[in-house]
Amino acid sequence: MAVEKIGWDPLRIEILWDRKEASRRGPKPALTVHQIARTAIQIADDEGLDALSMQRLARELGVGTMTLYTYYPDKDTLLEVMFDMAFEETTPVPAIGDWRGYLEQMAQGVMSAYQRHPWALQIFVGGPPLGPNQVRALEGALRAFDGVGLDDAEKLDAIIAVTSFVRGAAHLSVGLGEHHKNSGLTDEQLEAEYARAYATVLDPEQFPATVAVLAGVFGTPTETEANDAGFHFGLSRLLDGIERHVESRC
Amino acid sequence: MAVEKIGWDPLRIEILWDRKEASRRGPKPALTVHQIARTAIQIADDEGLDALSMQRLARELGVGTMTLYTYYPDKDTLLEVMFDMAFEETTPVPAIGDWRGYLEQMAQGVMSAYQRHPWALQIFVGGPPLGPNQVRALEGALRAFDGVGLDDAEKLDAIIAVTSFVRGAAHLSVGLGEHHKNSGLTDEQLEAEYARAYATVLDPEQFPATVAVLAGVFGTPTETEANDAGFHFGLSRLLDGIERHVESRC
DNA sequence: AAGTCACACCGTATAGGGTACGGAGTCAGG
DNA sequence: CCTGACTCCGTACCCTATACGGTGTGACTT
Repeated sequence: MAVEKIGWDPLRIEILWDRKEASRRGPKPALTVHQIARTAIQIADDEGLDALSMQRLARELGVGTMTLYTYYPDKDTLLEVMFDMAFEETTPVPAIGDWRGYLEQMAQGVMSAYQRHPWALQIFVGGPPLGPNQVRALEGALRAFDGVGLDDAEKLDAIIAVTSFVRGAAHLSVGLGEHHKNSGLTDEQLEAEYARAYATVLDPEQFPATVAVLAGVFGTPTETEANDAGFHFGLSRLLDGIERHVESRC
Repeated sequence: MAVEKIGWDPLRIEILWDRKEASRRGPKPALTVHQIARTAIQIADDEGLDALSMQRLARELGVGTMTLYTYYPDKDTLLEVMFDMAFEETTPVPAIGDWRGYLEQMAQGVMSAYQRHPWALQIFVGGPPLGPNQVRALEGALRAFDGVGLDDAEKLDAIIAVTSFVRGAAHLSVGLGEHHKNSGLTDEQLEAEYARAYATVLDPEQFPATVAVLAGVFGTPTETEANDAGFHFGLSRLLDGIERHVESRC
């Protein structure tokens, strides 16, 4: 197994899109690729990606472990499907021309998907984005750039920049969020913990700026609020930068 | 094990910073926490994170497997140390006041670290960044914002935005790069593969914009070049946006 | 000088993982 | 009705992380 996914083949695409030519011989399959993935997502949502084993998943579905391998060639492929499906209810309404509005909604949607499915950040998806939901989002974003004056490569780069930023931001946000959840501490307690941790690490001689800044940061609004605010700040800056570039193209 | 690391305790910090009060009794340890992590990094660089098992690592170091557990409480802690050490030669020269130059260099450096150590993207680091290299980078960036007119929270948000973007961009870039490497194909062959993959997936009725754009993209410069260009584009937009915000603060 | 005890080291054992392999049952096409 | 494709799955294999307990070492105490 790999938690790392790399390489695709025609079979993988068929599975990602859940296309199945009905088999001509033998009994009909009792499950579908998507059904299995949905159950897997449930487990990962509830108990974390570590709790998701093929045996556990099979038990949940009421089938033998090896049955799963008639649907998926290996666990990595299952993870890839799960990853794409995590963004199922995410695609925003198409908004031709309003690229900024669309990208902002998309970013929000993707971020909240990561928050609902933190395990998605532990899956390393290699290769180009070929999943249905990835493609749908791309299509919508490209259309939102219709008639804006960017060339194709620029559109693509702008969209990629936003999704890259969102993934990175989600990584941080989810990391802190999980930490918070796992610690079982209140906001205040957790901040005290952080302050103490940094205090043992930060020599004021060596890291004066960091010490000064963090002292001010702790004690202000709650961790998660500050975090959300940070996401908005970064996203707005990025969109501002893209806007500037769009304007320079007219 | 978890590939996911969450929660820290004082011991973890001691290990991250390789602080060891020399034991007063008994034989001296033959290894150090950093030495072990360096060997682990070597293995992961050469053969991927999957090849890194405690047994393999111990063999490489010429010690018994369980010996490693006298240095690390568990494998996750080792991964956390490896993660921080991946950014060792990364911190750019401090440049007080030149925030843009500093952030740009930092982004470059982090990106190239991810490229040298692709496995770092498979490690999920929870909690606040407490590793020495993380802190060093933060300190440098904060100083680069000295006298620029942003308040502390804004400085922090700007820095976080950039590192978030870089992580996301690296994820994509490394994903494509690994895929390329594993396939063993030439640039042209790989592009043909991609084109074919998308062709089987993209119904022109449903995804007209995507079809049009991708058709134009394939056949232009080589994959990796386009990818690098994309990174620069996104980074520049983000920095532009921050610059705009800085200017609006004066 | 002898004793003590914290600590480094590590062999063994356990519980659990992914998945190769081969067999049994099932149904459509010939 | 038979043949062969295809689903289902029990068993087995090899590989993980790591708990536990034992052995030896050497700096401190007395």
